[in-house]
Amino acid sequence: MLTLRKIRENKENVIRGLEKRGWSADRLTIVDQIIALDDKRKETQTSLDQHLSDINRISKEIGGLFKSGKGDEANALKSKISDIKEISSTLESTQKGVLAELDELLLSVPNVPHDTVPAGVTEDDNEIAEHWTGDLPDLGDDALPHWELAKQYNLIDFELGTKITGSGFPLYRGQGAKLQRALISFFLDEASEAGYEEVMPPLLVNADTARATGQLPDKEGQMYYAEKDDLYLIPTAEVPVTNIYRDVIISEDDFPIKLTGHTPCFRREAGSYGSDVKGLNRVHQFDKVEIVQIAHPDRSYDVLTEMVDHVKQLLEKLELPYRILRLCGGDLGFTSALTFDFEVYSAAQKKWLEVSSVSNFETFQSNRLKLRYKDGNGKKHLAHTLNGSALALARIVASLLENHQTTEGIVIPKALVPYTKFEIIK
RNA sequence: GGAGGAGUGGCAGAGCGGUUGAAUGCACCGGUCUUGAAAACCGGCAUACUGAGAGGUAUCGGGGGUUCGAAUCCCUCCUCCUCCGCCA
Repeated sequence: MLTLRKIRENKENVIRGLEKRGWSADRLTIVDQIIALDDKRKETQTSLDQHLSDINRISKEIGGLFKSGKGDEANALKSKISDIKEISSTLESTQKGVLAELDELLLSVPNVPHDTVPAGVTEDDNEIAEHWTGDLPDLGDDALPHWELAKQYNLIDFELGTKITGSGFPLYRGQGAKLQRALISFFLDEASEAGYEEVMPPLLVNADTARATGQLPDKEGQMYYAEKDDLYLIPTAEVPVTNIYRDVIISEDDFPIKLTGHTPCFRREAGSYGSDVKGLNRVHQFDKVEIVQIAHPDRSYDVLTEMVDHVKQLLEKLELPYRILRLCGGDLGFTSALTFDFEVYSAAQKKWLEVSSVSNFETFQSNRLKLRYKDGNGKKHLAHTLNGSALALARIVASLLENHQTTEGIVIPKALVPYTKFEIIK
């Protein structure tokens, strides 16, 4: 959520940003609506405060009068107060309405894109920031897509997953299950080595938590919901991990805060069908290692680069061809100011699969989180939050199986062998 | 799941209807003293909104209520502790 201060003080900048996201002039009037509503909020509050102040003052007088035995005078003041109370309670309910409306408008405004975000509408307008320099692997026509390989080597049983739960819940078995475990350990170790503290958060979160990172109310339909307990299954570790710092004021020397965690991720993906959801391309449950940083505003873009480099290095160790996209305004997530997507090439499908998304949210999340830091003068400011997948398993597995298939079997990348403890899947 | 107890500032802990945003201690920051440090002493030390400022308003787990007035009384939800039950 943008701060009112940002909207008021950098109105033109906000508008330019929203235009980059493809907002029409019509829609942009929301900015002025917000400012007008905020004016009303201030005005109402000032008036309300004045009346409350009167009530407080008179109440104290009444207290004094009762003490000194002047009950009659006190009772006279009581009737005077009831008029003021009537006005103040009207103002109060007006203010409640204003605040609710203001909140609703603010929640509907996405983050302002960074200057380097290209204009554009769809994913076709994303800018390729970096591209695999070698040739893309050409496996010939005999190459099998990962779901065939999974079946051939008995790594993943999609039908069993469907039987037990439903479609999109694959069951990994044998070397497939071990490969999952190996990847998770590998990613976590790499993150630890890069200075991230490992955490294992809860997989169900409450509404306050989901709201703070922006899943509610925006992406309500994306999450599984346990109604009886009013809890949501996490769509990403970002949600519980970032919320560690909800309502926290840190000191400036605490920067940088680096956290990593592995969790299963649950996504309803309602309305997705077709070849996009074939095999592991899009599933309802997958494992992911997430990296999260809380950074000083002056440093957050350096941190973003650092995180991008971290992910890059993982893909190189896994020997997977990848490219990095700088998302355009139209494709940028609601809460993000700048996002780099990583895609790996899945050589049998001849498709690029998104396996990571690394973003700087600037203060968009921290505003809702109320995550602040104290500077040297004891002044409080919102911190910047960033996160990235490092990495998302299901699609990595898909790409890994496809790219590394040989007539002998599927060759495990060298970096991963210490974790799988086998060099080839036969 | 059942019965009982409790939730106050960074921490500990008073207050249980009337200048209490909240005693006191510890921690922390600044100062005096000291060659330096410690001790001692003096001062400061929650968050948010609002105002040029003085100040005003709100917040004592969350929400609602009673009252002229609530940290203090009532209702409700949440969390923690103790006992019982269940259990990886």
